[in-house]
Amino acid sequence: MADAVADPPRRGRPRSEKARESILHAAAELLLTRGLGAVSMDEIAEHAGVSKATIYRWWGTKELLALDALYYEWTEPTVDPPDTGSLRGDLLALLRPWARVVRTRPYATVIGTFITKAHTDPVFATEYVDRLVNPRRERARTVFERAIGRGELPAGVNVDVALDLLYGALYHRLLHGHARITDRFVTDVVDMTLHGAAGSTHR
Amino acid sequence: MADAVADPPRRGRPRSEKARESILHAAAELLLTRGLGAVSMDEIAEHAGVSKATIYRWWGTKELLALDALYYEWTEPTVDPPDTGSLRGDLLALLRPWARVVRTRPYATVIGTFITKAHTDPVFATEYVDRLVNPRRERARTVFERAIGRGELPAGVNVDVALDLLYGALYHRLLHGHARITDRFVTDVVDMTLHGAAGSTHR
Amino acid sequence: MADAVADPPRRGRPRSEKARESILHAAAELLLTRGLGAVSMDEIAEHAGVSKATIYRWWGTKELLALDALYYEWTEPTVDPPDTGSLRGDLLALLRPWARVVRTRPYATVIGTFITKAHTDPVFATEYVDRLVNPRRERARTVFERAIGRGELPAGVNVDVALDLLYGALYHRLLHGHARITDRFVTDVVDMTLHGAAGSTHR
Amino acid sequence: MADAVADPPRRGRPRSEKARESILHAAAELLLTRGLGAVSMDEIAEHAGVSKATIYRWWGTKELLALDALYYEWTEPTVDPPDTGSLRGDLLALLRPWARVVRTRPYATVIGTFITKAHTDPVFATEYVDRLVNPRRERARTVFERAIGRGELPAGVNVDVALDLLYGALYHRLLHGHARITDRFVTDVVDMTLHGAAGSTHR
DNA sequence: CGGTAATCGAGACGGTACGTCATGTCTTACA
DNA sequence: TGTAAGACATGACGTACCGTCTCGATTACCG
Repeated sequence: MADAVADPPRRGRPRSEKARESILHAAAELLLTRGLGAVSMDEIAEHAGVSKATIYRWWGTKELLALDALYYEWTEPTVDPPDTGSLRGDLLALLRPWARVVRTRPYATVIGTFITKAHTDPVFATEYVDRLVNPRRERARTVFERAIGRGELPAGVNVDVALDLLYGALYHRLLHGHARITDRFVTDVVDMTLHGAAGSTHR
Repeated sequence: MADAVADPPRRGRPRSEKARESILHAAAELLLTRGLGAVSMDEIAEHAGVSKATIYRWWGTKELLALDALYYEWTEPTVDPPDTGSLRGDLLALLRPWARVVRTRPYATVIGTFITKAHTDPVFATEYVDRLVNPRRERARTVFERAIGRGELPAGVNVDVALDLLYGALYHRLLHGHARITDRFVTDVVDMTLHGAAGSTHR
Repeated sequence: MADAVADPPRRGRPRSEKARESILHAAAELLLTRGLGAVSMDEIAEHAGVSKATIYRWWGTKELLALDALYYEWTEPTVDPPDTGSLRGDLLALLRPWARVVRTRPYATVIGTFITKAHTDPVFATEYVDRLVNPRRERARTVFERAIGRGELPAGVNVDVALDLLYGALYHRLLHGHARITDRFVTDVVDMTLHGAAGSTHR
Repeated sequence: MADAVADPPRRGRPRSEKARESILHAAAELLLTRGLGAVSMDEIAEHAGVSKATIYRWWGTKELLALDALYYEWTEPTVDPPDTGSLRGDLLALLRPWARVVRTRPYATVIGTFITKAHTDPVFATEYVDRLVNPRRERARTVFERAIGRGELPAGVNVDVALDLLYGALYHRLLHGHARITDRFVTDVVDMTLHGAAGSTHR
C-alpha cells in the first residue's frame, strides 16, 4: 500500500487537520439533524469555520462529503466479530449493537439520499458500497462461514440469501420506519432466518 | 360511500382530465428514465404540454406528483392474491410478478427519494405508506392468514417479522442493487423464510 | 353620434349596470390607493363582487379599465370655462380647481403608468389623450382665444407654448413631487407665464 | 475625500468590472429600445453574458438597475454650465443639448416607469431625484443666480417657479408626446418664460 | 309560454416573469 | 501549496399575474 511507504515531504503549506475534522464534524451534525437535502454547503462551511473552497478541494460533491462524515460518525464499538460459540450468538452479537446505534440518530434520511445518488452515479455507488455496506456484510459472512466450519450449517447453505434476509429486514424497518428496530425484533429476525417461519412461533 | 351520492353540480370551469393524465404520464416517463432529482418541474410541464402553475395547483410538491405518477404507472396485473392451495405457491404468485415489474424499469432511484422525503415530511410519509407500501404488504398478510387457517402454520407465528423478511430482502436488493432480483432469488427468499437457513440448502 | 340614434333593441340579457359601476368604483379605489402595478385584476374583480371575465368583456386591458375608472373619478366641479373678464382670472378659475382635486388623491402614480403605456401602445395613447389630456387643454385654449378676441393678447401669440408652460409646470410638480401644488404656486405659474420671469418678482 | 485614502486591500474575489459594465450597457440598450416593462431580467442577463444572480447581487430591483443604466447612458457632453454673457444664451446652451439627446432615443417610456416607481417607493424616489433630476435642475439654478448677480434679473425673482416652467414644459412634451421638442420649441419656452406670453409674439 | 341569445359568477388554464436559493468554480490576498 | 473570503455561472425553485377559456345559471326578448 502506498500509505505504508514513507511519504515524500510535501511542498507548500500542509493540509490543515483541524479544518478536516471540523468539516466532518459539522457535516455529520447537520446531516443527522435535518437531512442532506435541507443542509447547504455554505451552511456546513460556516458551521465548520471554513471556506467552501476548502471543502470542495478535498471532497468532490456534497454526497461524498456526507458519506465520509457518516463513515466517521457511524462507528460501532465492536471491532471484530466475536466468537460466542454459536451462530445465533454470533449474529446477535453483531446485529444488536448495529440496531442500538441506528436507534440513536436518524440515519435513515441520509441513507435514502445515498441510495438515490448511488443509482445515478456509479462512482458514488462504488464508494458507498465499499465504505458503508460491504464491511458490515462481510463481517456477517465471516460468521456464517465459521458456523459452516463448526458444522452448525451444511456447506451448501445459500449465505447470500441469508444475508439479504437478515440485513434486508433490518434495513426495511430502518428505511420505511413502519415499526421500531427493538432488540426483540433483531432476535426474531435471526431466529426466523435460521429456522424459518414454521419453526419459530410468536411469544 | 359518499361518492355514490349525486355530486352537487360543480361551479366554474371543470378540471381538465386531459391535462391531469398527460401530467401524470409525462412525470412517470421522465421519473423512471432519469430519477426525481434530475427532472425539473418545468420539464414535466413542457412534456405534458401544460403550464407549471397547473401542476402546482393540484400537487403541492414534486414528490407528491411523483408518488401519484408512480401509483398509476406501477399497477400490477394481479387483482386478488390468488389461492394456489399452499402458502409457498401463494407467496410465489404474489412476489414473482412484483419482481418482474421491478426489473423492467429503474424504480429504485425514485423510491430512494420517497424514503428520504418520508423521513422529513410526515404528510408525505402517510401518503407514501398508504399508497405504495401498505397495499402490497396487506395482500401478503392475507396470504399468511389463509395459511394459518389451513393449518400450514401455527396460529402463533409472527407474521410481521415474516413480512419484513420477505419484503426486506427484496427491497434490499432493489435499493442497494448488489445483485439482481431473479425469479430464482424470489424462490430462495420464500423458501428460506418458511424453513430457515438450516433447512434450505443451496442448489 | 351613433349613441344618439335610438338603439335597436338588443337581444339576450342586457349588460348589468350595477356590475359596471361597482367595477369602476373598485378599480378607482384600489388604483388611487396602491397604484396600478400593485393591484391585480383578480383583486379588482373580488372587490367589485364580479367575475374577472365580466371585466375583460368590457375592457380589453388593465390599463384601459384604469383609464376609464380615473375618468369617472377625476371629474372637476366646473363644467364650462367661466368668463371672469380677464385672462388671468379665467386661467386661475380653470387651474385652481384642478390643483385642488389633484391634491386630494395620489393621481400621479397612475398617470405615470398611463404615460409609459401610451408610449408603447398607440391605441391606448389615443384613448388617453382623448379622455384625460385634450379636454382640459382645449378648455384652456378657449380661454386664450377669448383673451385674444378681447385684445388682451396680440393675435400672433404662441398659444401652444403657453399651454405647455402652464400645464407643464403643474404636471411637473405632480409627477416629480419635488414640491406641493399650492394655490400660490398656481398663481405664480399663471403670472410668470403671462408676464415673464423679469416682470414678476417674488413676494 | 475618503476615496483618496489608500483602500484597505479587499478580501475575497473582487467584483468583476467587466460584468458590471456589460450589465449596464445591455440594460440601457434594451430599455431604450423596448421600455422597462417589456424587458425581462433574464433577457438582460443573457444579453450581458452574465448570471441573473449577479445582477440581483448588486441591484435590488429592475428599476434601480434601469436608473443606473440610464445614468451612465444619459451623459451630456457639457460639463459646466457655460457663461455666454446673457441669461437667455446660458439657458439655450443648457437646454438645447438636453433636447437633442432626448430626441435621439425614447427616454420617455423609461422615465414614466421611474415616476410611477418613485411614487410608491421612497428609497427609489430619493435615488431618482438625486441622480437624474436634481443635477440638471441645479445647473439651471446656477445660471439664474449668475443672471441675478449680473443685474439681468431682480434679486426677488422666483427661481423655483421659473425652473418648473422651463423643465415642466420640456418634460410635458417629452412625456405626453403631443408635439416634438424642436430647437425652436426650446427657444420659445425660454423666451416666454423670460418675457411672458404677452411679450413674445409668434413668428 | 317556451325558445334563443347574450350576460354573469366561478374558477381552471397556458404563458411568462419574478426574485430566491444552492451547487460547484474561480479569483484574489494572505499564511 | 493551502486557506478564507466571496464573486460568479448555471439552473431549478415555487409564486404571482395576465388574459383566455369553459362550465352552469340567469335574464331578457321574441315568436
